[in-house]
Amino acid sequence: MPHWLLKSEPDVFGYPDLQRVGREPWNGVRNYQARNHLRAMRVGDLCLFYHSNAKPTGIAGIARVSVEAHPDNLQFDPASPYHDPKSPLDTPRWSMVEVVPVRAFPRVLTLDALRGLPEWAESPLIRKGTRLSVLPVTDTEFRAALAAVGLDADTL
DNA sequence: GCCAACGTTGGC
DNA sequence: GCCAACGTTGGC
Repeated sequence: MPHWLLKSEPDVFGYPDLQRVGREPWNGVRNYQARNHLRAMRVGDLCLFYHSNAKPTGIAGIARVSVEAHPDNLQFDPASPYHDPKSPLDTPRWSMVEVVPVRAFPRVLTLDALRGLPEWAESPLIRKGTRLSVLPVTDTEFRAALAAVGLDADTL
């Protein structure tokens, strides 16, 4: 099963917010590569929930895809900052999925700690300048991240 | 708040 | 199709 990493700014919407609301439309993604990842997601796929622009930055929990890609509602909303007037009505440009919370990490697995995991050495997340907000995570990376905070991927 | 890295836009 | 200008992301 593929895994993913979703970035979010906790000041806007953090993992505790996902736990509070129970499910969340992952809309507002306006980058083609990230959108293509959203479209590749399947129901049940597990996602690492990453806090960016935070203190500390890092993985705060696990989410699961509950609804697969469908048109992002905000692209047609003129009042939204994510409005895209160029998106064709019949072939919407932007997609969103829905995610639900699975498990909070017992502590945030910081970016620094991730850099220290050999399994994560090749991840784009570690590479300087990668701004992708939705990115694939290998099974090895996923398991290593969970193990680093004492969670077992097989008992979620 | 700074700024490097990167994606997008638009003139030509 | 090139590429400079611009806007955004995100770590620090």
